[in-house]
Amino acid sequence: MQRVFIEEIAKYQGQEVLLRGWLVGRRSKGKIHFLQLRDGSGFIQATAFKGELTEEDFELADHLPQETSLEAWGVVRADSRAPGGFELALRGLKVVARPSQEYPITPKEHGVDFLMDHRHLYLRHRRAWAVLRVRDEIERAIHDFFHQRGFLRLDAPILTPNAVEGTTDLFEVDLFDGEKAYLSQSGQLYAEAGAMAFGKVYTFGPTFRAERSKTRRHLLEFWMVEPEVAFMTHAENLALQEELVAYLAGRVLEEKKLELEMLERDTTVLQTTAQGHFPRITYTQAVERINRLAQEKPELGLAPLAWGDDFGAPHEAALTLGFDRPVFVEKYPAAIKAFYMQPDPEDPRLVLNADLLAPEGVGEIIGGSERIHDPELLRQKIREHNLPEAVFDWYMDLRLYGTVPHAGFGLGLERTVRWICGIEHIREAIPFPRMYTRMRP
RNA sequence: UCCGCGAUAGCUCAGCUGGUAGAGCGGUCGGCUGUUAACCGACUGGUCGCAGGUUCGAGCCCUGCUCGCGGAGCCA
Repeated sequence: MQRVFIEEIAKYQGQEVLLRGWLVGRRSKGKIHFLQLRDGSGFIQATAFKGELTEEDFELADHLPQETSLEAWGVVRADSRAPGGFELALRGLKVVARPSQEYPITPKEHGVDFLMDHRHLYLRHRRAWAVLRVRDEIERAIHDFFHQRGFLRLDAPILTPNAVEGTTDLFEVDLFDGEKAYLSQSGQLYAEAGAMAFGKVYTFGPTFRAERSKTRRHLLEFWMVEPEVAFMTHAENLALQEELVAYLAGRVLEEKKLELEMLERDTTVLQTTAQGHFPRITYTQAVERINRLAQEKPELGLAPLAWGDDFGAPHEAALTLGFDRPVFVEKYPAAIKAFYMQPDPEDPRLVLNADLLAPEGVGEIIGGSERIHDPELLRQKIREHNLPEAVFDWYMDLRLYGTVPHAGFGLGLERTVRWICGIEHIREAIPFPRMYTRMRP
């Protein structure tokens, strides 16, 4: 008898097969037992009819506790009454191991804290299964996207001596003899070095921000993709971002239909996103838009903005509501942005940057910019931002030896997963979230 | 760090004006030949977050602490 995976069960219709997995739950009608099974690749219902398996196995099937690991064999049958359309008509089963205690995650409601305390078990749940399979698809799609376009993946270090953006908090690590290092908050600077060596590169790895955030959008440890391209302009940068995000939405729509269904995701916005054509507005237009909204819809409770103010989270969310796909907000005032961003030649108060805001009130999933390539200008900006020049010696070298215009961006993996899956909280978009209030499991 | 909310059975919660701690779910046993978070019956279940105080009497009132949730700031 062939051992098969639930994922490809449709191919074995009418055949007797062996499944290896776990019992998710069961119901019984007396002379028929319904067993819900999972094997990692999917979920399926097995039916045990009295008389179609031995009396011992029939009794056994009605008394197994949740999360019993087992082998089950029987005939694959299409049946519209079965969740998923196929079921296994059981001929027999063998217990691998019974749980030694009652499984804590029951089919009923649980609170967030309880589920996250049991994250190591909650991973087995249909919901976590669906989200993390979408995450995996997005990760692979990212690699495919960049490799198809001739990018080289360049792994940036995680222990770093420098703060990329002086404003955010860093996790400090003790090295030797009192020396300190920090956990990386961005691979960008290293990606810039890579772009000068390989032309087109991207880094993809964990990133750390020591912020005492307690919102649904923040993690202490998250994954970020950071492409960086030599000779790329601001306009080309936006085009690349649009192409990437449209590709990711399309890939998930195509490859992870079942998972999106399980998550009850309304895919309308993902479909428009997959078409591309993201609207672009400038920072200045965004401020006007927000102030108009604040006036016309006082119920939103938006604080009016002066030109030069940075957006708060509520502003950003309100901005996305008028769009049916992600929207670029470009050309922010230099004063509220990082030191390395290239000034706008048409207005030196601005920089050639953009944030990509996901629709449905989700907000920022990408931040990117053209980088300063002129060594003198860069030196001046480092001084203006009171950054330690010595730490940026090597970064300055990139401008001293054949400097070229270049640009790049960072896409937050978990924020993207959260948006595409349509889930409330970013903590579900990563297997083991690290947050201000959670380190375990 | 600041603002708001919360902590009662394994889980989700109720508990009025201070007067002997409840439900549903889960689990166990039984019933039912198509269940979909099935249904029906029985059984099972408590350090009311911790410490102190007020009171004849505190799950409930007061003080402090701990932990969690949501938001702000910051950002991907």
